[in-house]
Amino acid sequence: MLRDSGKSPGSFEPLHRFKEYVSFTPSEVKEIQALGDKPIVLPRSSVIREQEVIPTCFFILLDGWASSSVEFENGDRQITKVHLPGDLMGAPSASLAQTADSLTALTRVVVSRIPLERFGQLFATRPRFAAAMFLSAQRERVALIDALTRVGRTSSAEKLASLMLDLYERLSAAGCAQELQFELPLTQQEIGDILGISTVHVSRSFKEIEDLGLLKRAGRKIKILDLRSASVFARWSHRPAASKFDWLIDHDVS
Amino acid sequence: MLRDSGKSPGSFEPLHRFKEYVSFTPSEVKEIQALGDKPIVLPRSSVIREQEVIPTCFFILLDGWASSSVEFENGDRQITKVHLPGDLMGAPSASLAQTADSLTALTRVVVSRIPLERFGQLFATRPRFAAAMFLSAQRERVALIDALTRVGRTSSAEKLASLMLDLYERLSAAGCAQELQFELPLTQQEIGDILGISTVHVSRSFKEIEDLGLLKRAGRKIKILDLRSASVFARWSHRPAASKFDWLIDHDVS
DNA sequence: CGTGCATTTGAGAAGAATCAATGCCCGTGG
DNA sequence: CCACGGGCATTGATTCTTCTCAAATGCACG
Repeated sequence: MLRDSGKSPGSFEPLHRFKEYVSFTPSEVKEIQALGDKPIVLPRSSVIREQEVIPTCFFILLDGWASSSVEFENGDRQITKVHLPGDLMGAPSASLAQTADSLTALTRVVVSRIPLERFGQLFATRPRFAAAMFLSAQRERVALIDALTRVGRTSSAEKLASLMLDLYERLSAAGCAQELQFELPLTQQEIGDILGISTVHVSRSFKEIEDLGLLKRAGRKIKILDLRSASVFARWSHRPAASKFDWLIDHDVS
Repeated sequence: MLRDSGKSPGSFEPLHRFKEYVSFTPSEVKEIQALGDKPIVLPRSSVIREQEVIPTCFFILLDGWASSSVEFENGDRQITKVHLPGDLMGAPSASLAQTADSLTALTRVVVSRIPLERFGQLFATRPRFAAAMFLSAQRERVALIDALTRVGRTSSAEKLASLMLDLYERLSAAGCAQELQFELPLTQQEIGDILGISTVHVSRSFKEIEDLGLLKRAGRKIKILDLRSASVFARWSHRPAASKFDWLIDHDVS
């Protein structure tokens, strides 16, 4: 069920996030593809899953962008993750009695629902799948650590530059960006909710890093002009995955 | 090897974090206790494990407080987690080629080293252990989501109140706090590095929430005076764990 | 009874929020 | 085809929060 939605270029592979840590056999790949229900198309701004409800499933984002956010009564919210094509969504709240965050479509999205039971069945019967899910949960913790470090940082311009680099790298990995260019479908309101700053200041910070010659905007297109100095300015670290996981997989199950 | 260090009151159980999601058989408990090496005692400020080194192990914190932090050349740092007794430390970086964060002793600590191989062996041979580790990684993601939401929030006083509530709840769960009181061994510098604010402002924010009647300080002792209004003020949410994980554990491994 | 570290307090500067007005793009309907 | 409206982005002016720098106080420990 989890096939390419047909809209993306050939390089996109909806399961790329699953294969980051473990390479699967063809039959395992087939089982992973069978995890999700029939893909659903939702328009921008749809609530995919609310916060404070009982968790019953995960979602795979097959196309488009989505957000995880924690929302307050007064309308404030913190976006805790921008999900890109291939991402598994909704897993953190599976540990809780009630979901902690809302999943919202930032663009038109194609998502596939994964019932917890089906996930659990694969987790229990396929140790390599369990290992991959454990490692990708740890990788998501690192992503949150970096998000927290970004937001705790003093200057807004740094925060914004760091976000742009993060998105560029993740889009590249998903096959949705190349040559330092990508399309950014976020409003400045949404960017503000990611970085914890006001919309007005997002606009000013964009101008600031543009004036510094770090990147250029043209409509919704972003072009990073100088990756090296942008990384230094944003104090941004690339975080390559470990290359070997012998310690976790392919143990003798005696 | 992972026994009570002898210093804590009888209620403390160094494996309480492992048992949050799955109840283990006595023989499984024995295997989990055998995970760690002989406990080591380290003084305050010791670096337990540096950032930007190759990950080779996890750690269990048996006694004392420790921090995970991301550090920059100029001395700035973001503390991304305060570890309390019972916590498993260092797991996020296991997915990376180089560790993302440093582990530092905030007080005198007792830690036990868990080589990755020994962890992986148990993960592969004990599906219930693998499930517990997957769920606790997801729970840690929620903790980071809450930390990010806290730091992204506008007012410093709110951030501080939220941190105090978080620590109180976690200390209670570890059996290290009761009756709305606990001992806080953090300097205001460290609190500032958790919340992304300056030391001076930590002092002022403490005064502010004290003047509001939310809590009282006496030396390093903190007493929460009004849990209800403190929670409202800090917009803090208790996050109870789900009660059933049938979907993940005890599947037929045919 | 110093000495060093942490905290508190004050004053001024910088950064970001808020409020408000304007401009721009795009789709809709007259 | 053009006028209109809505959503989003930009810019200016002002206010508020927080930072920085500096000094003073308090506190623990030898």
